[in-house]
Parts: sequence; C-alpha cells; structure tokens
Amino acid sequence: MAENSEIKVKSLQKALEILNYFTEKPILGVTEISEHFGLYKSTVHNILSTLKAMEYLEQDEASGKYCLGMQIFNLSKALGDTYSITKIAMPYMQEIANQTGERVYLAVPYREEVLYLEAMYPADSVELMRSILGERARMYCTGLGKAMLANMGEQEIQNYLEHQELEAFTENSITNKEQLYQDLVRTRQRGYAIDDMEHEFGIKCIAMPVFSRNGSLYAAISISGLATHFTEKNISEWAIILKKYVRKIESRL
Amino acid sequence: MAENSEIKVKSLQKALEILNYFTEKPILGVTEISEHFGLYKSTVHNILSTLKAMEYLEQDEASGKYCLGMQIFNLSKALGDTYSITKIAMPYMQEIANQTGERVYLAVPYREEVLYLEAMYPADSVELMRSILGERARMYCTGLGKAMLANMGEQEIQNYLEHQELEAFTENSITNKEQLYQDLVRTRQRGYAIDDMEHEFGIKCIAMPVFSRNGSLYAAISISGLATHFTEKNISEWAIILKKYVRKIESRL
DNA sequence: AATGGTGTTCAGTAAAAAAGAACAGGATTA
DNA sequence: TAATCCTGTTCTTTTTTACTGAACACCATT
Repeated sequence: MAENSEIKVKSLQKALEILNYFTEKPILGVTEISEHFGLYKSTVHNILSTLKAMEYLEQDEASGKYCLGMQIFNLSKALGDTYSITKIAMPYMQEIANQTGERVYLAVPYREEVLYLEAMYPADSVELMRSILGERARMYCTGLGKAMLANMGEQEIQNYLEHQELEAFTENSITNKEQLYQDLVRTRQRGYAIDDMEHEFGIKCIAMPVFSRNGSLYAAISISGLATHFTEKNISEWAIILKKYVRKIESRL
Repeated sequence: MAENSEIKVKSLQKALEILNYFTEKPILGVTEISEHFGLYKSTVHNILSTLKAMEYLEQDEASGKYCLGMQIFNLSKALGDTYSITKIAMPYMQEIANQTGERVYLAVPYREEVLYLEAMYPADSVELMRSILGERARMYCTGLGKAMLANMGEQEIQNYLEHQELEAFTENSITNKEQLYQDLVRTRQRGYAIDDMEHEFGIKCIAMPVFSRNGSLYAAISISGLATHFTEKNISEWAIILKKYVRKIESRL
C-alpha cells in the first residue's frame, strides 16, 4: 500500500485549518479568522456555516461568534474508546496517587514517542488539573518512555537507538546510546524504570510497563514527584504499590 | 445576528460525514466508505488523503485502512478545557463512588438537556467503564436534570415546562407539568433531586446541583444505582456525602 | 498462474467554491 | 438623535477545483 498523504481537497484543508485554530482560541469570529488566514469573509462564513450545520462548531446567538461544537465530543469519544485502558486505569491511578501522595501518569507508546493519556493527582491536591491527554514526550528521557522501550522487542530497541537523537533536556539526561541500552537492561531486570531528573530538573519518577493479554507492551504507568520525595524507602514501597495496581489493570484489559 | 446554518461547502459536508462515520466504525477503508455513502472510490480517497495529511485520520501501513488521528485529541482537549470541572471533580467523584459503592455521574445543562461529562464507578467495580462524555438525556426524568432545572431561573423553568413534551420512559416518569413543577419546588427545598426510577426501571438516583462562583447553576452530580440500595438511611447518608464533596468542588471552580 | 480484493492514480468535464462588493443590524460615539 | 464603526451575512460572476470513471498497482488467496 502506498503511503501518500497529499492535500487533495483544498477547501477541506482550509476548513480544517480554521477548525484547528479553535484549539488556540476557543472563541472566534468571522472577521478575526478571515484576517488571520488572509481569506475573504464570505469564504470563512461559508465554511463556518457548514461546520456549524455539522455541529463541529456552535454559534453564540448574542455575539455571533463561534466555538467548538458537540460533534467533537463524539469524535473524541470514539478515539477514546480505542484507548479504553484510560477508563479502566483511572480509579487505580487515583488509589496510587492517594497512597503515595504523588502524581500518577498513564501513557501509551505512539510512533516512538510517549503519548500521555491521563494524569491523576492525590485527592487532597490543590493543584489545577489540566488535561494531559494528547501531550507527548521523548522515550529516552522519561520514566514512562524507558519503561516502554525496555519492554519492546530487541529489534525495535535497536531501531530506536539507531535513529533517535539523544538530546539533553537536563544535565542528567542520558545522551549516550550504550549507556541508554544498559539502563534499559537494568530497567527490564528491575521491573520498573527510574527517571532520575532526566527530563525535568528536580523531578524524579518511577514507571512500570503494562502488558496486554497477549503479553505485548500496551502502556506504562508512572509515579512522579519532587526528587526529595524519592528516598530509597519510598521508591521500593512505591514500586510494590505500582506493581499491585498494574496487575489489577492488566487483569481487566 | 442571523441564525443561519446551511450547508454551503458541500465537499466539506461530505468529508465531515465521512469523518463522523468513524465514530460508528473505528477502522474503515476506502471501498467500505465509498459503498456506504455511494461515492466514487477516488472521491473518498481524495478526502481521506486530505484528512490524513491534516492528521484527522491515520492510516495503517499494513492494511491501508484508516482510523481517527491525533488532531482529534487536540480538538477534544480544547473543548475539554471549556468543561474543566471534569478534571476538578473526578477525584472527588471517585471518593463518593468508593464511599457509597454506587456510580457517580457529572453533567452540565446544555440546551435544555443533560449533557454527561464523566462517570465514576467504585474502585473495586468490575464493570466495564465506557466513556459517557457527550451522552445526553432529558431533564425532566433524570435526577441530574431535575437538580439542574430546580435551580434555574423561574422564567427558564416556565419556559421549559411550556414546550417540553413529558414523554414517559417508565411507569414512574413524571408526565404532568404541575406535578413536575411541585417536584422541582421540593427538590430546591431539599437541596437535592430524587429520581425514583423515572428514567430507567429499577434504577434510582439522587442528584445535587453544583454552583459556580457567581452563584449560577453550573453542573450537577449524582449517585445512581439499583433501587434496592436506596434505603431511607442510605439516601440521607449519601446526601451528606454528596453535599460535602460538592462544596469542595465548588470551592475550586 | 489466475482471480478477486485492496488502495491509488489520472485524464476530462461538470460543479462548486472563492472573489469582491453590498447589505443588515447592533454598539458605540458625536 | 444621528452618524459612524464594528460585527456577521448575502449575493452574483468568475475562476478554480473537486468529481467522474476507468485504468492501474499491489497483495492475498485460489
């Protein structure tokens, strides 16, 4: 099968670019959009009208401005069902967060990157919880990524090492391929990955792979927090907690 | 401002209808889509290519089939930020679910309907959790809806009663407008709404409104479960639990 | 080696989207 | 109270482009 992804329907491209603009500004008007894209107001109006009729956008009756509509919900729901692990894992993640007092993250491997699905904070946390769904990170410098990488096939690992540039995010980032490989070997033996401030200075993390029924790598879950919280004692305790809930999640996949 | 929502860009309509079809079937091919819509394969191919280039779809390299892409994540994230209450409420909802052993729902009023945002089950629940985001229900026959309705302006309530047809979902559904109004008065006095198998037979529910900082109705949260679990004692206990966590949520909105 | 199934390509032609100005209505200002 | 300046919307002509329809390339099964 050929892998071609050209733009062949220009009016569609235009409409989607306009739709994408709503991810930056939630409320937009015809004039603002036409100025931003250098399009005629009538053109923009036609596109917005159609998007509205298809319920991809809604229009405020008073101001005439547009915002994202309900059909986006339906699409995201359909996409979310692909990652049903989120729904299964959430209550367990909350438990882990409560028991450890740290943040808990869920992510899946996606095109050699870490794709975050969900984050859970301790119940008493006063932090603002903004959605992490869709965020991405490198594999080699995050606990989640290393937990995934370590449990992929040897061929995939070699492939990754070959063409992944190991850029330093902090002074602790692993930038040497042999060193990274050794870390992955240890990660696999240990059963969980350790991110020792490799992605963000002052933040440590332990991460465990989640396997699907057939034994293949499916996701990873991490406990992440201030480096000072990561004592020897805590790490070993948390690893046990993590293992316990990962098992529960795996049994329901 | 005029309220017009005609289809004016037909190629866009076609593309969005195709995109919507992915909410029914997560994986689709050119042939299947062209047969379903009665379009030429080349037409479908052009649209799919463009959607793929814009990352609204992804293509499996092996099979050539298409599925929803990452850009949907970004859109849903932008839409989700509009309803940030979900993120705030989730850990509390989990707590309520754990403490009561019942399911907990979060919804907002949307165009005189109940728009579900999130559901939480007890941590030990073995039920499959499928996403409820985007589901809708009538206001007059659900606990959530009655909790909302009771706390809207008198004018809005009268308006609702005037043109909402009270269709019976179960034999307990309220189909009389005067009766519904009295129920709303009692709901407001009581501080929470009771759904006595009015939407689904055998399922009861108590629901409490969530107010925003300025005192206006913002959402509602409900505890829902088998009718047999809803003893006098449980209801009064659960109402206290609900109130406690609704207060916490309101303080963080 | 032949068949039936994909997804993809490419021509001409028919259809529709864009240009560009004019319109309608509300809000602000004189 | 009237003029101005914003909106979003409408309309017709022209130009663009998306659709038709068949042929192609590829893979898997027969």
